[in-house]
Amino acid sequence: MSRREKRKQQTRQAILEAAIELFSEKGYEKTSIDEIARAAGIGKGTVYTYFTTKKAIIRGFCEYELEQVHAELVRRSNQDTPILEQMVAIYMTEFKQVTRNREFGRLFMREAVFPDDAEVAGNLEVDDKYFQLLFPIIITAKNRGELRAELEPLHICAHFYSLFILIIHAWYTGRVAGEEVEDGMRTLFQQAITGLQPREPHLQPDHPIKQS
Amino acid sequence: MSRREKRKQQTRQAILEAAIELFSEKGYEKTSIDEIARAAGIGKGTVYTYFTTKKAIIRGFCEYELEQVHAELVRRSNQDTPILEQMVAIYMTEFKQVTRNREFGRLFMREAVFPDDAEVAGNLEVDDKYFQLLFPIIITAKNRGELRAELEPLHICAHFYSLFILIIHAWYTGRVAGEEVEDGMRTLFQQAITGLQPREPHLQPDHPIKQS
DNA sequence: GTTAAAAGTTGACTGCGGTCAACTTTTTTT
DNA sequence: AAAAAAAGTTGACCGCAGTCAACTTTTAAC
Repeated sequence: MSRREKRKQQTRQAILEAAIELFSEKGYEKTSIDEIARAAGIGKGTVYTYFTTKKAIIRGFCEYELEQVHAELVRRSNQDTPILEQMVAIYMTEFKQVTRNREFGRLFMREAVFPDDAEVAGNLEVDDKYFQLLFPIIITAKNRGELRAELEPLHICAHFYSLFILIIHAWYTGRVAGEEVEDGMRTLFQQAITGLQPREPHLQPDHPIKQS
Repeated sequence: MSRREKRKQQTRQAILEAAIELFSEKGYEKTSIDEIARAAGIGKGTVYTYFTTKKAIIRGFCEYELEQVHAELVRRSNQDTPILEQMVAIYMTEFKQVTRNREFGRLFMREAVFPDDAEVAGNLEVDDKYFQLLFPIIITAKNRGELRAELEPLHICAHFYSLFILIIHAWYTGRVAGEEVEDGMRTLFQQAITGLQPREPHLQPDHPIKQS
């Protein structure tokens, strides 16, 4: 990395640190870009060469933190435990990270789940890193016979991810308290694995009874 | 309704109509509150006696439209069709409504799924209307033996809702095109009903094998 | 070493969301 | 019907996100 680029990285980091400090202290809305710039020792305009919008600062921070968490998860993962437990472990870690700061988490999740068209590209990148983390786990579980062989790994990922989003939703709306999240998540994941239908289904799932 | 309240309803409606017109024409961000006020024939400050924030205008509009859609769904629902088809019908209607305008839908879903603390109350109300719509369907399906009797109706609702959110996410990120949404939704819903696990599970779901 | 070009920085400026004290209209009281 | 109280309206004003033309620093060319 050239001398120039090194300095740029430093400035970027300084902005991020100043921003997180101020956001945590006064909240996101009440912190102005100008304050962040001052705290980082630069002019206001310069902030915009590193982050396109105020929201992008939060995104930059959350993405960095999540990368750390992912690395940690990969290091600690034990692919021999049942898929349910692995998924709960992964998504509970993620949940704790995302909700460490209520406001950041909300802003980050809003962008992550329903991104602006301009930010879709960066979003897909983050998603892909996820798949790299989850796919091997799913393949292994399939081989162990824990998951149906004919299902797309992508669809299985999607299923767990969607329930994760739901739990976060439930937490933000106060439907589940922080302590109840893990149990709730386990219940939903278990439900997804076992299926909503009885084990001896009344109807053949792929050939629903037609109205006569 | 008193004369006064009637006028208030009219003003509210005028703001909503002016706003939707302008938002659709120029986009949400590029439309100012002042413009909306002018178009509605009132002063800027008055807008704020009807809607607390700019976002709340979108919310007011979407909630109204969704209520219409719900009423229609209740009227047309046929509880004898399989649960899969009923859920696909309901959530496809909802999907079409929400994504009729890309920008409105995004703003509405962001608030609906990850609401500001100040708006959680209004949010729960909307949710509850949903449950009133879905619960009877689920109970009937349970009685028919299509859904496991021991599962909470709330959890079943939650499950479908979460997959609905996921589909919207996939649409916003361009992972599924508009025409593919219905198939994708059906696949995911079917997957949820049948379960991710093979029909003859290798492991007992409730008693995972311990590491030796 | 000089100069030209490219890259990076900056704060004055613009436009808008949201507030609020002054003002107008409607309702209630006597 | 007059006066007082309550409800509703308003636009000037404030603070901040984001822009941009002028300026400074770094790199490349000779």
